[in-house]
Amino acid sequence: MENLEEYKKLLRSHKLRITDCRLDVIKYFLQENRTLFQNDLERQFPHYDRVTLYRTLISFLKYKIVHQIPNSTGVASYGLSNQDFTQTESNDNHTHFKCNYCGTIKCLKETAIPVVPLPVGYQIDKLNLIVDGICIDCS
Amino acid sequence: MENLEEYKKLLRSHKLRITDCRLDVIKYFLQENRTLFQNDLERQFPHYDRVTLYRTLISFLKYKIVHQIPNSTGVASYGLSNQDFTQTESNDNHTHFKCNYCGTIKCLKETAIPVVPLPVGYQIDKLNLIVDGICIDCS
DNA sequence: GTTTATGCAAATTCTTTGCAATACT
DNA sequence: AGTATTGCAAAGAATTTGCATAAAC
Repeated sequence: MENLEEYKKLLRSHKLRITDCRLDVIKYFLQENRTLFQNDLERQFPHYDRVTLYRTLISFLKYKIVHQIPNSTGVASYGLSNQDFTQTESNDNHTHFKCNYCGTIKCLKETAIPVVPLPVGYQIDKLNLIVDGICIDCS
Repeated sequence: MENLEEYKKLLRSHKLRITDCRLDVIKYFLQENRTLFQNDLERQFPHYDRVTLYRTLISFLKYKIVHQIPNSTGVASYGLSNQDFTQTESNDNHTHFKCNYCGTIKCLKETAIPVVPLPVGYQIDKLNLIVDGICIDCS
């Protein structure tokens, strides 16, 4: 889903109002095609209040327009969710690649996570695979 | 590795001094057998300064006595590393299970991460699999 | 007109650094 | 004795809440 109009529909479907800030944030995610920290948004959009960007992410999280990416930095990071509703399966499993050189984190949509044999008694809800290494642009 | 004496040796081998704080932190990791936030340590050991606990974790990280666990919360979390040096392979690949009910995060040592076919050109350094669901104690 | 979103102020929590005092070897 | 560690002070960054104003529907 790369079309802004579709995201407007998505916002409306959740009764979220269409505002400049929300559209700008979505556009930026689409343009950058990578995981963003709130701080990235603050630097990109200094005219929006830090709290406004914070609450934009919170409301997007609530309706899974974005999702949080696990990372080791101690700072929350966010990725635009795959909103392809033509798929029947939920797309809650993600592989993310963190480049140790340039630092960017990208979702590898084409990389499926293999079935993992967990100990008996554990119920799986969601899988996140975090791969650290050198990305294709830096190698 | 569950013996405190072995951890004392480990500290000495890295020229880290044996202090009450460091031993208490290691003991607590061994006892809890789960991922801890710095805040967990602060609540458990209010008589140690917050900064002391912070630096304890930093120095443990430096020598890989602990490692950081990726998580979505935006707060750094730590796990005691597997210091089984009888293994030749580095044990940099981890599976962690986060229970959505009790919130605890545990390292599943017995769960190996399957080989993941990444796109051509990506160099893998480290793999972290984060599994969300319901743990065996809560189901 | 009603309701939601924003901006500002401010509190809270988390992370980090400097320095003098203390503890370890 | 010499060096590493700790505690205290304090700064910086990230997260969160309240409330009045402004914008969306």
